[in-house]
Amino acid sequence: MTDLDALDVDLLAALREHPRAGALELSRLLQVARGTVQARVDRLEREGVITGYGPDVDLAAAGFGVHAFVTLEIAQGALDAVADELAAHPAVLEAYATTGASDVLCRLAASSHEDLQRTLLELNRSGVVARSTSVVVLSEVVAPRTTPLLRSLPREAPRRAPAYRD
Amino acid sequence: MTDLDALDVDLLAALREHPRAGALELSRLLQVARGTVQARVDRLEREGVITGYGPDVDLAAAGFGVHAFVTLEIAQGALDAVADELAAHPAVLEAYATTGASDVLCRLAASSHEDLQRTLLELNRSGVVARSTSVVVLSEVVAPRTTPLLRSLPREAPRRAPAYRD
DNA sequence: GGTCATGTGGGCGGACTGTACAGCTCACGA
DNA sequence: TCGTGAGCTGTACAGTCCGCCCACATGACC
Repeated sequence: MTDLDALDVDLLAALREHPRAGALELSRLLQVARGTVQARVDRLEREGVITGYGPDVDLAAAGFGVHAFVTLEIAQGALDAVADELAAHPAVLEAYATTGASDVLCRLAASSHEDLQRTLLELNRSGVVARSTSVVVLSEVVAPRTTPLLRSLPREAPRRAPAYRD
Repeated sequence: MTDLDALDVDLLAALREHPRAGALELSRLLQVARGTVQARVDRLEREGVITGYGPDVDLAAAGFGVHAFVTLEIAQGALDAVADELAAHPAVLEAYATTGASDVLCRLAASSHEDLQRTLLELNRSGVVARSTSVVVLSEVVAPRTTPLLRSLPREAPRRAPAYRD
């Protein structure tokens, strides 16, 4: 676990807002030297804070307008089997083991309600799932984001970056 | 809504796997001309299929190791108020209005269990939330992904791309 | 005081981007 | 059957950026 300083957070935000920007343009935006930007990005990638770079795909625009969240109750100790099952199904966008009455929460996408129903039936038919409940997404209330969270922590100023004044 | 052909899907997958690749390298990977890659990417961005380009941040690596999903029951017609409330809270990563017994499903991140508890209390205290249930994420079963879904549909071959085979 | 890590500013060659243009080929409609 | 237009290819050129150097400055730490 790394702790980020204010420059790191600004760098991540700048990367998100200016996807096409190279190191040189970022250095201009952040008022630091190009080498600093490159070193910071390298460090963030090396330490696993940056895991990739999109592209972020709007599934609705790509023809998958129906989204749903499904909770699964599974047989004791069958988590691995369920993980394989879910990973093998393309409609599963992500899945997490959770506390609570259910064991797994996963998010599905489909091109239509019929398509979604088909997916749900396939998952239920697989045997490892004891019970499932599903809710369909009606609208996006808060779009996916991380910057506000990263900014919410009090950040120390960069240890050394004379040219960087926020 | 756009329908993507096989080249579009391969292009999106290549972009994800080779984040640093420019148009020229992508054109080599996909065995098409550079101009084609540029034209396709432009089209995908213009039509809203590509909405952005990361960086994808591993929140656990950034100090926010605790994730939770929360379902909210809200007062009749208070969705806008809840949306504002949620948007104002940095710990809210995303939120969706859903069918089912609850009205809103949202995903939270926090630096610790105490931090999470504090967030939950703040959301409950706000008044617009009638009831809430929360589950904590224990582990990632399927990592976020979209490529399998995009590949799952039978895609027509690109209408014209003589150099593009497979 | 010395050392280390980090940031700054600069320079260099090679590589890439943006843009333009001509030619090819297929789909479509007159 | 024959244009026409859209899409892809290949090429070219100028401008820009990247990766990699270097010397030097500045705090933190020993």
